[in-house]
Amino acid sequence: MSEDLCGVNVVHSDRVIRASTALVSNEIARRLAETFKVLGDPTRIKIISALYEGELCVCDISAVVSLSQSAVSHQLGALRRERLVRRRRDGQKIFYSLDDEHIKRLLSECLDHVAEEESLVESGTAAG
Amino acid sequence: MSEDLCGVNVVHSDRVIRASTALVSNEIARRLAETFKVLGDPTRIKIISALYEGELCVCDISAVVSLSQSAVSHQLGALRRERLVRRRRDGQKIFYSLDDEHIKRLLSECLDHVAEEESLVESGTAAG
DNA sequence: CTAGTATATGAATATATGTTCATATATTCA
DNA sequence: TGAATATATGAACATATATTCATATACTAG
Repeated sequence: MSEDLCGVNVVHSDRVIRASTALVSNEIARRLAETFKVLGDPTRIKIISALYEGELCVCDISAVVSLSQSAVSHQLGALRRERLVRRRRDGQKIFYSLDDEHIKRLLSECLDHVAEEESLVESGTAAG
Repeated sequence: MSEDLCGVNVVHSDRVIRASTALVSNEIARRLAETFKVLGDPTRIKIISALYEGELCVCDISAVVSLSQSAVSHQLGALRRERLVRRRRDGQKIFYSLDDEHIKRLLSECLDHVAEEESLVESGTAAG
């Protein structure tokens, strides 16, 4: 069956069948994308990296990343919605921390990827 | 020194010092965010997952993810700019594949994270 | 209760993003 | 060479996003 699914000639080889099996569902794709999207902002990356060594209150985070309390609070809300950070109250302050180990691994995996790019750019053929 | 850096009272405890050390540079934050951002879209996630089992030409990808050739090409361009996929020409066709193992690990790490959310939502206290 | 501190949030605005459409480029075949 | 196929890309448009500002909420101290 070489039907048109999308306005382009469809090849429908074994490859396509296999790929369709590996393809994640719309729902999973949406969830993965939401998680990655929340990581896709320099400010939030800085917040997360600031939390690497332990919890911080919002006011401290503001200072560390040099951003207004409001901006930080909005971003923390976004991170929390994706369960990347959790919070606990201590009196007037609210302390934020990384929610689980996946976040650290995501960051370090991504760092490795970026570092590889780096070495490609600089030396041409490192990191085989 | 309890100075104002951001309009909020700065605490400047040990925590802040430590956090500032862990804090990634603007440059690194920007690069990490760019990589995550390109992963932060359902269409691109689907493309990547489709490439899990091996290379595909653009036309096949279009079919698998049910999107126009143009849209797919734009997205492949974005993925390529962040070195998440590479391409090779074979006659008229151009075959795309995942660039390195980091991408797979990023996806699977994120899947684990999402799955954890899932179990929280559904059973309440699983996956300790 | 009131004043003060810490955090959250809605509205507004400027900017970024994803898809479509039209078209350009590159390759193959006759 | 010219027609056909595969892919890439610029412009445009609708939508999403990050920050700011003003203000609301939650807690503490008195």
